[in-house]
Amino acid sequence: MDKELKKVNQNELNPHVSVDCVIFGFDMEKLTVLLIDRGRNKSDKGIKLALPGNLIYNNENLDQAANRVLDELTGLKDIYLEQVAAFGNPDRISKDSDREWLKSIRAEPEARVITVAYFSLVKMPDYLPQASSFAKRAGWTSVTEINELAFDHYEILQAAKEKLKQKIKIQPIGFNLLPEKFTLSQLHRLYESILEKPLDKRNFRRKIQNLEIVTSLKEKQRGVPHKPSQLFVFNEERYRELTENGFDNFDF
Amino acid sequence: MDKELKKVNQNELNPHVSVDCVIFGFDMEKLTVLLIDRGRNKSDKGIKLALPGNLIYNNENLDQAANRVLDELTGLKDIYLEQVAAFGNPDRISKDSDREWLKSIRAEPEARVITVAYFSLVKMPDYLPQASSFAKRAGWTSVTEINELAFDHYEILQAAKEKLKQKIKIQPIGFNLLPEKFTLSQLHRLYESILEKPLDKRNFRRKIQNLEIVTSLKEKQRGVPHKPSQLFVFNEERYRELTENGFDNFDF
DNA sequence: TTTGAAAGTGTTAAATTGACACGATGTAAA
DNA sequence: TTTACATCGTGTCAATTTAACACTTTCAAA
Repeated sequence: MDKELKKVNQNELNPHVSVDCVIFGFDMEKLTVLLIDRGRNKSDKGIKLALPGNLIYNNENLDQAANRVLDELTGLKDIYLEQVAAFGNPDRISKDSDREWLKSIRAEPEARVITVAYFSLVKMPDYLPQASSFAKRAGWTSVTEINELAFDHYEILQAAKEKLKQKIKIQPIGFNLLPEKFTLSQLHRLYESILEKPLDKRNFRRKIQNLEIVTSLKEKQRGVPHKPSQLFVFNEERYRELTENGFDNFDF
Repeated sequence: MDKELKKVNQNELNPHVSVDCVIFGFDMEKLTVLLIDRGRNKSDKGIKLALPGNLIYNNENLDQAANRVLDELTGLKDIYLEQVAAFGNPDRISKDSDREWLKSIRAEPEARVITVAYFSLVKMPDYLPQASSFAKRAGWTSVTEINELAFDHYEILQAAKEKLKQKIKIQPIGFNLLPEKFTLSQLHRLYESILEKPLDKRNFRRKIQNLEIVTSLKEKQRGVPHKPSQLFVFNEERYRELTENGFDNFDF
């Protein structure tokens, strides 16, 4: 291959590899995920919701690509993304509606594409999704309400959920989903949403407090029509301490 | 793209995506990994050892590709492979010796390649590696002796080791590395090799036996110059029972 | 003032963990 | 045949962790 040609290629889209992002949020009730709406086609059929994702460039690595694509499609910048897995069934673009849609946005719509999935956790209220590029809309959907998605995105979402379940047992990453100040009930509900099983309230609170990973404020919840709860902040220092000494046991 | 052309492409190598396999073994002393030797180039320089891996075909999925490539390069057939992660730094083929080598075996040696890594565990003595294709030799190397490998394979190996560490705490997959009949000391050494830390002998044995995941035979070790130890077999039924009821706690 | 709704709190029995040392049993060498 | 060597196999106890379980408190709104 010619060297000049090669240099040009470096800044070109790679039509064979894409990244998809599973961005989780928490609305204080349940786990949500950020989806884009591809809008209506002529046909007005097929699934319209998809994970934000797109092809990579030849001169960026996978992590960079995931961040760029997420920014381009939703406006989310510089968030921590962790890889879930690669997906590459030859028939992952087999649905008619998906092929139609690809024709409208890709130079090589029939190419076989491998996609690398990423996941992340963000504070929902910090961020109101801004659709752009081919995303007609971008918004949060409750994870439990999702039955199908474009391409193999439903499968990817399930894999990301599993990864999150595992990860939250090892590291207290859940705090990324909550506001600065939060209550232990909110944290409790968050863990139940992620693990998809009930956790005993008293045992949960005891465990969290023994870990000393939260610091209680003098402040209380206001304006709630019931006993207001204590507010807490996440203790980052303690978190570093725990992770450096290798802690295996944030298990519920 | 023309439909005829497309069908032809389906059976062609995809020059942009490869798979690499990290196959672990255990020689009763330490953890080993299966590497291929690329043999000597004209230059006779550079690193010669690499993980078995190669490009995928357009009509196979990633898991199939990993199995095929492993078979082609080493003769290992139909073993369970689990994905580790995708690796795709644009400069992962930056070493001169690697580029030279690729020129000799690939149609598009300068193409940017994303690789998907897999890992597996096999019983070493069941299998004497058979080199073939571009692998001049294939053989087992002790994991601790490896300092560098071709491409980004050293990084991939580290990631696979981490995955194995995590996984063995959740599932008793270690049994795949041992012969049918084994001693608790061997199992003990295996766990220490994988976790890279000493485990108290009595506590280890207690934990394993409480799980009832091994069944003791009437048989003993023979011909060893010391007290012969009891032989055990892995209890598959009990394993299924444990995994179905979801067990989180094979923790050491 | 009453009502509704979620917050917050403690005990106990059972299971699990971690720390720790020595006698038993086989082979091989003297 | 005795001895030396190497590894096997075993038990207890204190400390910690877990699971199960129900009632009172506090605020806002009616």
